[in-house]
Amino acid sequence: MRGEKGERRRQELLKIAYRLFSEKGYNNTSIEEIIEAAGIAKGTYYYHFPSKQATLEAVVDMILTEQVARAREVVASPLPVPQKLVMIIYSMRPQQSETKIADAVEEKENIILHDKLNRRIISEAVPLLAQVVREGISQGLFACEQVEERVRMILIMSVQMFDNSSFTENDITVFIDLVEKTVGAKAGTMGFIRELIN
Amino acid sequence: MRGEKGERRRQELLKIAYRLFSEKGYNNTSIEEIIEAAGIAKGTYYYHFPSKQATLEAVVDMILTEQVARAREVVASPLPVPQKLVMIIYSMRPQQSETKIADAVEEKENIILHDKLNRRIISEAVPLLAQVVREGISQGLFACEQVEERVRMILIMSVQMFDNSSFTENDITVFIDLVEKTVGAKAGTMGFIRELIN
Amino acid sequence: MRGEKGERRRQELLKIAYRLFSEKGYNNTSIEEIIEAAGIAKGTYYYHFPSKQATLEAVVDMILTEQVARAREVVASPLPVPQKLVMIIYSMRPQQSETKIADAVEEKENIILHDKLNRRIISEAVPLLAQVVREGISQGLFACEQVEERVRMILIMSVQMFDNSSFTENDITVFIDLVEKTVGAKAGTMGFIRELIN
Amino acid sequence: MRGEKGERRRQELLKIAYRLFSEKGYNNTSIEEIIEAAGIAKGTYYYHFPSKQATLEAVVDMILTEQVARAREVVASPLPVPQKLVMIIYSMRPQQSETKIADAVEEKENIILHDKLNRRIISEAVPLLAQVVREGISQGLFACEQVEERVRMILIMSVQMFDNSSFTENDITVFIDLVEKTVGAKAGTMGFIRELIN
DNA sequence: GATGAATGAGTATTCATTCAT
DNA sequence: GATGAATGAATACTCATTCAT
Repeated sequence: MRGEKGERRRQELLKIAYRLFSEKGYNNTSIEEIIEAAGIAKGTYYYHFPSKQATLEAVVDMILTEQVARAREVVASPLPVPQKLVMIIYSMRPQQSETKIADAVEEKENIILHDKLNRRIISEAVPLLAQVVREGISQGLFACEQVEERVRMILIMSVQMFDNSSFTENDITVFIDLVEKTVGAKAGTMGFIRELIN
Repeated sequence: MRGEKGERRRQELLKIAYRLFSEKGYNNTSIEEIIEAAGIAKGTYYYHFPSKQATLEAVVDMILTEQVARAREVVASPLPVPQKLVMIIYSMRPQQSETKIADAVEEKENIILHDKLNRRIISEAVPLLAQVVREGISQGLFACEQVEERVRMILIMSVQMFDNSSFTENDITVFIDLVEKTVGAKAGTMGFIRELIN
Repeated sequence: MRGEKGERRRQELLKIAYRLFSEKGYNNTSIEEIIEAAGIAKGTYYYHFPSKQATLEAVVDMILTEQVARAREVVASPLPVPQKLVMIIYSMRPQQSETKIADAVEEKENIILHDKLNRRIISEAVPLLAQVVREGISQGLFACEQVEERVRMILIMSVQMFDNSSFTENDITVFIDLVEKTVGAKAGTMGFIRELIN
Repeated sequence: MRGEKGERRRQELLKIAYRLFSEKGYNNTSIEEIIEAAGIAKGTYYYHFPSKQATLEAVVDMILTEQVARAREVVASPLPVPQKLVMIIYSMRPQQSETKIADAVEEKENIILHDKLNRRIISEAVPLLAQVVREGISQGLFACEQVEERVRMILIMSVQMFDNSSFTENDITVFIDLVEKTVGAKAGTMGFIRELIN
């Protein structure tokens, strides 16, 4: 029963909600603010979403779908395996609006969206990364067992790296070292990360 | 001039607030619930704390003080260095009320307290752990540079390990392997972690 | 110029509205629920009814028309007068959906429909019953003046009897006794009511 | 924990809520209107009552308590039994604000309060009236069995009489006749009702 | 130290109704 | 005849905070 017009409006609203949740945090964003930003009436909002919570879930789904799509492209691409690995991680990092603005305006109040996203991202990304790591193993570039668990640890370390925008040279060095050791790669294999970040 | 009686009541209120924040989340816990659990009047609450936010900070301080005290004891103890390292990490993990109850009642709504605590714990624990790692280096057990940054990574990995109460054998294997490699310890040095956890 | 198809749909909607109003009460039934139950769009609903209030009135009219038609048949029938009297009252009692379900789901929230129906029923039924009672008087079975007022009282008593589905033997005895005395009938004339109810 | 001051305010609010519910109906009275009439803030209202529904229940309780107290006085008084019977019924009738204003302003929208009250009143009044009727039987004034059920019918008839403020001479005649016949009193015993009403 | 009554801005959600297509 | 997107006023309820006693 949902028409094309309604679907477009829904997507538009999701973008706006995403921006606001990221900037001010889920709890600090009122429906009032969302509809004001969208220029619609309250009833219109509730025509498209059953509740605020449902909007949050829909936002998370939207972001996730986009990120997974980007990641799949990387997996299918002809890039060298180490680059693939890093690109996937990199494409999963929070967008600008999420970190930059949030930290400044409403210090760390976007934890709810953030946390929800991170949990889902990790579970979605693990299988993709595992596939890439196995590709690396078969090419003799990596050497390890417990692939899923290792990949999961790499993701956790990455989240911390890219969340706190302020990382030092030493942080990067350690990160590169640990990623290499986690998958059993030769030292230097992941050195290109340093250039990528800067 | 805070009297002894007032100080005791304040501590008592903090314990109650901590329990409630952990169980139901900061935003979902109302002052009403705190005073009801404490059996005091609203005015009394505001005699002891200027605001709800201030209560949160005080709770975080209280927990942190306790954890740092425990960690310092470990540093000063005559334990072998690898054990010291692990004991400190272990003493910093969230208490039972925080994880167990929370997950059941209001799934993941205690993020605010949790997140706030984790950030402070990491920054408080890093210097203590760095000291222990340097002790290990001087004893020839560990071999690494960028001590602070490495120690920080270990903490991040640990937080994830102990937050998600459900970790598998493989998770433990990977965790041990990475802790060893992070500080440059010989394989097997940290094997005792497995027994500790089970 | 209302077409045949439109008329059919209108009747269908009235049935659905009646069921919902009875089950959940007028105020607790939203247009949303009606159209969902009917499988039509909101616009379609408003094509058939100008407002929710108008739907209520139409529902009441529909029920009433049905009940009055049934009552007229009884009046015209060759039944003995006492039986006619009781049959009319009996045919005016609320239908099953109205009482049974309502009481269970949303205890006593269907008062608005209920009350509206009762008032109309009483005023519609009074002349019919008066006619029957006068028939009884001319046959020497009943003996009374103020026929309309007496008939009205009988209706009020009946409503209470049949609304509260839980009546005892004593309630029936008293009801029979009073109906007889109200119209000035000999004791025993209305005794058949007992079998009718059971 | 509730002080005397709070209790007084609560009673005051109940009176106001009663007036408004009676005048405009429960559903048509908003909390906003109640607090405006009372000259208090919204928070104050919710300090005294947990919900609107709870206020309705409290109002019903208040009215009922008052009416039952008045009825008990009548029972204990030295009035003749027929007068007692009628006085009790009379003291249970809805107050002025309830009928007069309501019918005018918001036609029949106070059904919810009304209905709730009537049901409770009937069940509370039945035992008191039964006691009086038994007193009348022992004095040889009345003669009947099934006392409770008969008393209940009298109440139902009375409710209808006094609710519809417009009753004719004939209505009164029939009412008197039926009350007498219901309890088995001699014709004329209840004739004084006519003067009472006018 | 302690109390409890009072505050009022803030919030999510409901719902009958309208109307361009 | 039929649709579904849009409206916006209305509403019950929450909650951190204040303050006279």
